[in-house]
Amino acid sequence: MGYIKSVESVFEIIAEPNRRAILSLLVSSQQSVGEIERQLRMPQPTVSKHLRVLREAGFVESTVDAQRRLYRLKPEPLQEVDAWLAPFRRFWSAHLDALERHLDRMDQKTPTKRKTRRRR
Amino acid sequence: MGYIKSVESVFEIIAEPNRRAILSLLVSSQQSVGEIERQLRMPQPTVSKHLRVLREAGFVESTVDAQRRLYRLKPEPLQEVDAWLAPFRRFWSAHLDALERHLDRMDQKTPTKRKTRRRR
DNA sequence: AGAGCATATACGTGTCAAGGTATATTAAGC
DNA sequence: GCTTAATATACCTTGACACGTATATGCTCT
Repeated sequence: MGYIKSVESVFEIIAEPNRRAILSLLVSSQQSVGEIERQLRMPQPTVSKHLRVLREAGFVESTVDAQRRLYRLKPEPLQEVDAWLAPFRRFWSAHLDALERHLDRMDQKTPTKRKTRRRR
Repeated sequence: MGYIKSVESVFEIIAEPNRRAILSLLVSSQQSVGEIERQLRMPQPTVSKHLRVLREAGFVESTVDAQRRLYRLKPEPLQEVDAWLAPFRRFWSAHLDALERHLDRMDQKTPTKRKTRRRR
C-alpha cells in the first residue's frame, strides 16, 4: 500500500559483498550483465537484482546496446562514502604523527642510524 | 548448529546508522557509554550492543574507569574501507580530468574570460 | 511472425540482525 | 553488607533482504 521506498544509505548498498564485487568490476570499464554474470560466476537474476539496487542508488547507470545493457560506474555515491571518511582520516594521521614523535624521542635516547622519516 | 560466527565485513559494521553515529562521536575524543547514550539519545542496551559489535570488529577499544568504560576509536578497520575506495578515487579523478579537458576545449572554441582553472 | 538470446521481474522461503524489555554483573560509597 | 550507579547480556519479536526458481519482457535475425 504505497509507502515511501526510503532511499537506503550508500553504506547499506555497499554492505553487500556481491555488489562490491560488481562495483570493483566496473571500475576498469563498463560491462554487460552477461559479462558480469560470467566473471563473477553468479546467477543472472542475482546480477540483475543487484544492478537494480545499484542503479536506483545512483552507483551505476546503463545504456542500451541491442539486447544488452551496458552498465558503468557513477562517482557520486562513493564520493559520499569518501567524504564521510574524511574526519577519520584526520584522526588516524594524527595518530601517525604521535607515533612519529614517539619514534623521534626514541631516536634521541638511542641515537642509532634510522631510515629517513617521511616528510609531513 | 555450531557454525563459525564469520567475522562480519567492515562494511556491514558501518552499514548501521547508529554505529556510524557512535564512531563519529568518538572521532573527537573518547566517551563513556553514558555519554554516548545521552548525546545520541539512544537506549543504553542499544548503545552497549553496538559497542560490542564495534569492539569485536576492532573499530573501538575500551578501558575501565571505575564503573564507567571509556571507549575510543581504533583506526585500522576504517583504513580498510579507505583502502577499498582507492581504485574508485582514481576512477573519479580521471573523470574530473576528462571534464577539465572538455572545458579547455570549450575555452578554445568560445574564448571568453573564465576563472583560472585548478592546476593539475 | 516465430525462434532464440539477453535481461528483468515475481514469488516464496530462510536467515539474520536490530530493537525492546527485563535482568544480570560489577564497582562505589556509605 | 546493602544500595545505587554504570554497563552488559538474555530472550523474544519483527522486519528486511538475499537467494533460487520460474516466468515475463524485449530485441534481433531469418
